[in-house]
Amino acid sequence: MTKNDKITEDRIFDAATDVFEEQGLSGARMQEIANRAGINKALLHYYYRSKDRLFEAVFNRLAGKMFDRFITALDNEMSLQQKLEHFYHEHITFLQKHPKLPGFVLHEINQNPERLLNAFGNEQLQRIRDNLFAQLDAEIAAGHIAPIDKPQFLANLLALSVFPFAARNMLELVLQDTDFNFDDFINQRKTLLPEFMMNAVRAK
Amino acid sequence: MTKNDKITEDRIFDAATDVFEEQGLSGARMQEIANRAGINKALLHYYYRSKDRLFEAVFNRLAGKMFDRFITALDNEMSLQQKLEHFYHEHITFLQKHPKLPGFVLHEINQNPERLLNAFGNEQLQRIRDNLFAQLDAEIAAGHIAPIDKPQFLANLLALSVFPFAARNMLELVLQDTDFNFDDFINQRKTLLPEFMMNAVRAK
DNA sequence: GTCTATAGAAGGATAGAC
DNA sequence: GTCTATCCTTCTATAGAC
Repeated sequence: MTKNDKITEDRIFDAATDVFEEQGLSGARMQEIANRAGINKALLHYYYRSKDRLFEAVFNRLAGKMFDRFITALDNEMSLQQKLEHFYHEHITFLQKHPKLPGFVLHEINQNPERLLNAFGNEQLQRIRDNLFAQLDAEIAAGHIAPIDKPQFLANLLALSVFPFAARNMLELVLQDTDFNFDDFINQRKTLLPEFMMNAVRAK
Repeated sequence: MTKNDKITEDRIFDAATDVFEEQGLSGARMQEIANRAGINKALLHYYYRSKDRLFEAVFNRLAGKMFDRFITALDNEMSLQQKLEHFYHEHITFLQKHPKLPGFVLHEINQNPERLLNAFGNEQLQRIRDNLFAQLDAEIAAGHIAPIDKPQFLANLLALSVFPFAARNMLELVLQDTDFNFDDFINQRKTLLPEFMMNAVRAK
């Protein structure tokens, strides 16, 4: 593979990433991907054979990236409070760089749940889950937090960071004519959410 | 309009609702809508002229329904605690009957934010928002809850109820091999979430 | 109002020259 | 490796019979 190969293949991949993220699989057009990559349609097929294969490559990359971030942000030996601070800071900073990712991944998973299984091995994912759950058990046993259903905790944890990105347009509509500013709003959440979660679950 | 007209038009509308909710605008096929309605493609155009118009009718109906529910569940004179209990019970019960609605509406709004403006007048929406915000101000002034940014409160309120429906497949993957059951999980949230929110914001 | 048949456009994919 | 030209399928939309 020559250097030029690599460049073109990357340009295609990057353009496809943008288009698929914006429009989804069924909404994306090969012509638009070619245009944005600055090449023609035939080359897309030369490198990726079909729209489905190109999509698969992009999806696996993006979904993998997102889950890797969950993992590195959660997999450490901090106390729950520290872990929440670390998680929300890392995770929200990541989503700020990829604001369309949540909506994209959620939509495509709903279209075809099997895709997730191909995107990455789930041993890793389950290890993280078990880690977090063990920590919750320990903190409950130590009396730091109130007994709480662990899946509920996990769902709330993710909902609070992910949802605003997927629902940005809705929020902006509801809050129009106020001084709402999405970027400021998101930055605030990096510190507000750890506090919010801790208050919600702290033992009384 | 004869009785038969109405029946056919409704069958089309219902079939279109199902297909669009599942596959989105770009993923839906007129042929599949016709099949599910038990009529042929030509009739779709006879009644709705084009795919876009049919979609618009369906979207406006669904989005309107969802927002109406927000509104009736929030627009009342209860205390904050009661309001949260009422809201989550009503809203989650509604979403249980329309589990694909959140993913659908979020996706289509991201594709075309203008759609929201046509779906309903926003005076109503803003009235509710202002109501809720006024109540939050009052509860803060009365010392019942800690000072909190109102848009943050609203975002958290919605995130906690809506997100699990949009992310069901993801949750089920992460929690596979546990005794996770989505329906039970959702039912629990009707009572867990009011408590969770109140703990999170209660004055200390 | 409903159907069959088909037009016409759009989009994914390939052939073949360079 | 990259392009132009074109094929072929899919899909929306319409014409016209009943």
